[in-house]
Amino acid sequence: MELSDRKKKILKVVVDDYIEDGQPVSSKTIQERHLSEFSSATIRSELAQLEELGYLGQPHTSAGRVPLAKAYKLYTNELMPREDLTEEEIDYIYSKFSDHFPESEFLVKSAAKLISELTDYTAVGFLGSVSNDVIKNVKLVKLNERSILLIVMTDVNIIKDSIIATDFDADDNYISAAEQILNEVFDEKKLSEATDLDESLLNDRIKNYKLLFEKVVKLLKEYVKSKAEQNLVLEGSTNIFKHTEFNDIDTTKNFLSVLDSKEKLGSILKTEDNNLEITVKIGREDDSSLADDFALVSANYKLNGVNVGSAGVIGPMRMDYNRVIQVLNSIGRTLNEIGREMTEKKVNDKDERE
Amino acid sequence: MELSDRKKKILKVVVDDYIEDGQPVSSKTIQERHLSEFSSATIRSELAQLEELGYLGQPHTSAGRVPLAKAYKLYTNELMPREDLTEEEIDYIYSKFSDHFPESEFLVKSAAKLISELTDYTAVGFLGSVSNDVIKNVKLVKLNERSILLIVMTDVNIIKDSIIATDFDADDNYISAAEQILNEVFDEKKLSEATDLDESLLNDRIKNYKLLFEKVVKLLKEYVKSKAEQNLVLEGSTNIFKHTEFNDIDTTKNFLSVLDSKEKLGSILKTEDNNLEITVKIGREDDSSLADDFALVSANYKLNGVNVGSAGVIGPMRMDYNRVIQVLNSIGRTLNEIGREMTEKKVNDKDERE
DNA sequence: GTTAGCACTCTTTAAGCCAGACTGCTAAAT
DNA sequence: ATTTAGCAGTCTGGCTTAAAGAGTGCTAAC
Repeated sequence: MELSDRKKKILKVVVDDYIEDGQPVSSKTIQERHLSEFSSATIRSELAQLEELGYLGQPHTSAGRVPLAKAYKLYTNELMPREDLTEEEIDYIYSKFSDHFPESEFLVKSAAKLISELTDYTAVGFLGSVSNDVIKNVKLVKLNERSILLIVMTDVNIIKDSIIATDFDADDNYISAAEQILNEVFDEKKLSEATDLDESLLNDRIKNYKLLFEKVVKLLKEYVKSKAEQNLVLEGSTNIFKHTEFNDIDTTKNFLSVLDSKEKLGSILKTEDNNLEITVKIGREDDSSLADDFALVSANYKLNGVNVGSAGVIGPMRMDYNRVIQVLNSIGRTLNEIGREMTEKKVNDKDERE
Repeated sequence: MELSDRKKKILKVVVDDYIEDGQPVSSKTIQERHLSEFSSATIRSELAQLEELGYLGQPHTSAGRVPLAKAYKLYTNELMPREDLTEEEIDYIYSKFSDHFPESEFLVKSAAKLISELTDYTAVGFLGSVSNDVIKNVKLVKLNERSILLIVMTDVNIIKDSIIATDFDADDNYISAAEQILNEVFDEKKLSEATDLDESLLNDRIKNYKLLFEKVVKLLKEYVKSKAEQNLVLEGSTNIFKHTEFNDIDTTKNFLSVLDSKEKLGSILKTEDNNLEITVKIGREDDSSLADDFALVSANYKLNGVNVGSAGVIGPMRMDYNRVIQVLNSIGRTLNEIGREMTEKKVNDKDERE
């Protein structure tokens, strides 16, 4: 059943007002501040109906009304105002991403950081699995007599933290030969395929580099594993104290325990529909194991057209959805723009060469 | 004035007891649980004297005694029990550091993580300035047509996150020539010297690589700057809720605001005596701007004999100093041991070659 | 359909009271 | 000269009661 326009208007006022100062809103406030064309009694009867319909609740009989999850959902879907960010803010977002080599991890972390900074809420970033990354290039760099740095470029990442310890002093010939072989074997393979490679499949030439090969596979496995384990970033956990709901110690502990149980948080983010640009989860919703009073607003972000992860805000159900959604959107738009710029550049280069 | 043995004994009991359950301790508890050889009245008069001397305080007239900063100081200096970590815990610490290429940043971060894990407190890591790092080797790795990865090994770090964007496709000759020149110019220079290099000093050969050279200097500057800005790591901020003092929302906010003001925290850690192995700062002490009810216990850590940073615990004044200090010590010992192992290895290798 | 008026409910704050926990002091005991 | 038992005095914390305030729901009139 569609709500009447007046009901929607009243509902919007309630949510707006409640988001602003966190107090149950009374029929009188609504009338005085926003809808002087009706008496408080009229509004009261409308409120009673909205409560009946499951949009509003009352902390106790003689208190004002408080929006319930159902109200927030309608609010975010159609009632909410859409105020864009300022030019400066958009430029600021741009400056954080431009000029940086595109890597999924950097992207997700920076997005989370930016979100927490621009919204004053706690931000979460979720890094998608790297096991589908496609290997484009492998490099070996000799660091010293016993260490070789392994660099693996994939379509969306550069692995550059893996160091191979050797027990002999590899010379330049060895390194470049090994590098070439690794490229032959791994080129265009997904990381998951690379780590599953059976050495028996290797040809004779590779056999000479068996030990090195095994070490590389081991390092890649560790890389995939470590990224799968540390796939969540939290930014601005202490921001919560900027919001009055966290004056209550129990709510706070509750919230922080959600943040702490990374598995849980991960599963909430992971189950998101990959096609949806922005997901809003409010309260204990269907399957999601999000605790009762909290909400999660997140967006999927892409690199080269591939979903690399998501980032968003986790906070009290009463949050500034408008602001949060605008920030998430702006970041998404910025990334698209930068992606487009880069592709254009490549095309231009190609033209020049021809 | 030196305290009598009995006073010390009583003081130790008070601190032990208070650390354990956070309640003011009464003369009766002391007598019943620890010192049945004296009556509670005797203990009461001793307590009164200890209060007079500034070791103890009373929340209110009819409450038990609570240790003050002065008591904690004496306690950590001489009264405290010294119970070592278990074998397993020491092995666990070892496993976190062995097998990893020694880098100061990794070291400080891992130390902080370990500390928070093993103590259940919030850990801070402070990364010393990298500007005194001595450049040992510079590598250039071509990533694609427009990007070169810059790798700089110093005595205690490997810079491997800097990417040079070029506007032409550098070929292998260019790269290796540039690499050689960069090594010639930068070898054995400190980072601070390298970033201050005046290009007019460069000889003709280098002039051809002027642009690249400038980009490298710029990247190194950014590196030094970014490490100076992000020189603090926090681990386990949510651990605070494992401790009862943080059931009070004001204490909690207060504490978190200290954590948030990174400059402040940094200055507290920075001013530490570099020769001191372990520093204990309790309450508002002399110069330090640490807030009233908190304490900071930290240790300096070294790599190749050079101080690279410090890590420790920040928490309520009432904390398990014994545990914390043992953990910091064990980490320090482990790092020494690993350092020694590596030096020995190198010596062995040399022997073999000779 | 809207509104004014009023009874009713629930919260919040303050005050008062009592039991419980300790201390500090005094006078006696060792 | 210490040490101790005993007791008066002080402060907290929990409970109860009272009163004021904020809002609602309902009813009867517009």
